[in-house]
Formats: sequence, C-alpha cells, structure tokens
Amino acid sequence: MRNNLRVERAVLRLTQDELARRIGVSRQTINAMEAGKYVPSTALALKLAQVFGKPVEQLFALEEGD
Amino acid sequence: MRNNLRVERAVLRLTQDELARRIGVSRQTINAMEAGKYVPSTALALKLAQVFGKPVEQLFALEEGD
DNA sequence: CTTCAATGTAAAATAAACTTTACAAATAAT
DNA sequence: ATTATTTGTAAAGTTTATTTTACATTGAAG
Repeated sequence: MRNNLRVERAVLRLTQDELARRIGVSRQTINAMEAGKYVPSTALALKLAQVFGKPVEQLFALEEGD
Repeated sequence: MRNNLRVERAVLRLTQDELARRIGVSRQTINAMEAGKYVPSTALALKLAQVFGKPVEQLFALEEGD
C-alpha cells in the first residue's frame, strides 16, 4: 500500500498534528501512515479523502502482493 | 459506516464465498462486513472497489459520529 | 548558538480487523 | 420431503491498527 499523504498534506500546508486533530487521530498515527508503517481503516481513508478533496484511490494504491 | 456490498455482490451474482476467495479473505469476513459488524481496512476496500468496478466512496460512506 | 516548532521513533497497552472451526437457519434444487 | 448450497452467527485466537507517553532529531528563527 502506497500513499500520497505527505504530498497532499504539504499542499494544504498542514502540520501532522493539525491533520491528526482534523480527522480525530493521534499525531503518531499520521506519522506512521505517512511512513507506510501501516494501512489505515476505511473510515480514516474516507476522512482523509474528505480533507484533501480527493478520492481514496488517489490517496492510496495497492501494490504487488497487496 | 454504511456499505453497499450486498447489493453490489448481487449485481455480479457472486456468493459470499466466491467474493471472499477473489479478494483473499474468509467468507465470514465478507458476511460480517455486509452485516456492518466491522469496517474493513483500506486494502480490502480497494480490492472490493476493484472487483465491483466502483470507487471506494460508492461502496462505503461515513455516518453521523463517523 | 540557543530556542521552538515539527517530525521521527519506540515501547507498552488497548481496540479492532480478520481467521478458523463449527454449527444452525434459510433457501433452492431434485 | 430431502438434500445441497448459501447465509447467519458465535467463540477463541492471531494479527494489525491506533493510542499514550516519552524522548531524540531536524530545521527554521531569533
């Protein structure tokens, strides 16, 4: 699972902490997600898509081996 | 989190078991998801979107209280 | 060169996703 | 009516997401 979170967050000029607050998770969750340390739930993905104004498919993409 | 899985699966005339195999999860996972018992990971949501040929947003939707 | 804001990271704990096994209920088919 | 397929459900277990606390690193700003 690859994601564009870092880029999209930069576009909005948000800090990890600000983004975390907006979608109701901890800052470490954002940091770990950006670092590709884990795959978020669909609920989180939808909230992120909402904040960034882009469809989930443009934020997350499956890779080889899923 | 509401979802359309049951309807979309009906459109493709797939059994829970067939769908489960296609995306590599257990049949109970499909059943529980359709029953709204839990929210799948983004990886699963993307696979389902792929199978059904629809964007994640058309399969899953956030509700009041997220 | 110090200070401050932002980020990286880590360990321990909790919650939630997902599997396996197993059985019961519903529905379709013969 | 019986059998076979599909679906509902449940308990126990494993794995993964997410939180909390806490500290170390980076980078910008003064």
